[in-house]
Amino acid sequence: MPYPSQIDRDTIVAQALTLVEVQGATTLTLGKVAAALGVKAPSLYRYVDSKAALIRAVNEVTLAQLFAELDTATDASADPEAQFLALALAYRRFAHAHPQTYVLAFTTPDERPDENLLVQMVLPIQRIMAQISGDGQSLAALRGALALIHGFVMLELNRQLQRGGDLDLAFAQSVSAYLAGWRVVGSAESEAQPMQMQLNLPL
Amino acid sequence: MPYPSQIDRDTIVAQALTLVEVQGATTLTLGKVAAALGVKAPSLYRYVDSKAALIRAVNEVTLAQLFAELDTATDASADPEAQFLALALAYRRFAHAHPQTYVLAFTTPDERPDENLLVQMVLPIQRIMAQISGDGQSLAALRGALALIHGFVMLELNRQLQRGGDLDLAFAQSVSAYLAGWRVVGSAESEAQPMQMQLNLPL
DNA sequence: ACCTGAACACCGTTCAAGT
DNA sequence: ACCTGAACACCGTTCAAGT
Repeated sequence: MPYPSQIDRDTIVAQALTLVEVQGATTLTLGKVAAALGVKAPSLYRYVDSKAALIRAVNEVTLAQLFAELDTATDASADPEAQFLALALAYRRFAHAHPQTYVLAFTTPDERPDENLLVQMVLPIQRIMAQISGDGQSLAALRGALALIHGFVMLELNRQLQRGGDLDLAFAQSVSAYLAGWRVVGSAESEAQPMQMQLNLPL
Repeated sequence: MPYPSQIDRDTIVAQALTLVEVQGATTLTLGKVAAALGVKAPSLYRYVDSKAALIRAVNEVTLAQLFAELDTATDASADPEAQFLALALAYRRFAHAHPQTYVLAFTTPDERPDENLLVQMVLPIQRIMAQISGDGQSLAALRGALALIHGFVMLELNRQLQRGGDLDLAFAQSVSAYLAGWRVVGSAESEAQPMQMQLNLPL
């Protein structure tokens, strides 16, 4: 009667993530995940509530990986603007390395990870931005910065930037131009604004 | 024997677009489209090759509507930077008004409209950008600008900008900062660069 | 000429039955 | 305790059959 457990939740999630990365998210099937683990589809329901919950778990892993790489990317530089550019480059590198899971994590609104997870991931990024734009503008400036970075890689991954040209250069130039624009706007204000860090939510 | 045609391709596409906007793209079904037109699912195959082709047609309509609104948005202003900001605001307004079809049009890489269609839509936008960044930088500056705008609305529509604050202001400030950054960079160069407009592809 | 019923392969999901 | 076969509802798609 003892039936040794052949699978566990983490293995299922990892296998699903691999399948998404290799074959794409649209063709992901519980049958494929199960087969890759030597089991049948209904067996997965002991460990995951639904396909949607499985995808949500995959997205949590993806975002944890992304933000882990962002954290290490800023170590090399001291100047906040150089730090943010390094972060942007690492962000784009991650998206290029994991195009399927990246897009999946940011385009399935209902299967997004828990917000509390996101909170702490974005904190260090906003601290860097605060040094560029001033504390008072740091949230707005951060939102635009992530919009620029996210939007750029999304356009790339959806093959909407098809006209040759140096995309690496365009990306770096655009991020630099954006930061320069906030630096000008924020410099006068950063003296007057008192320190106020109420960073409760991710974005 | 004569069987009067009850449906046509344009009606099918329009009905599909309406259903996507009202019920979301994930729940779109050929059965629903057919039922809304008083017909059965197999009948649609006389007018569309597949569900994928139907979605592609929907996306073409969405993009045509979007760019039509962008064109009229720039008429009010004369200053290129004011024109571009007006364009950005109109872009975001469209995305808010048509969240489902907007996201669908930009996240289904395989069912994207024909590239030739996109070519002519982006031309007027790049002309405005060229007046800000200079001709030599206009493509890179345009890419970053659309990345910023597209990324911002995508984050909004996927509910990833949840921490209150004035999103209207953050958007306008971010776009203005971005344009200011390119203006500084581009101003020295715009004198030296000769006019060279080889705008063959959309982005 | 145009539409439909029936059928097929394939999903996610449930549950009684196996071990 | 853990897995599976069978079943259900629901897809997209095809095609012979209806009108």
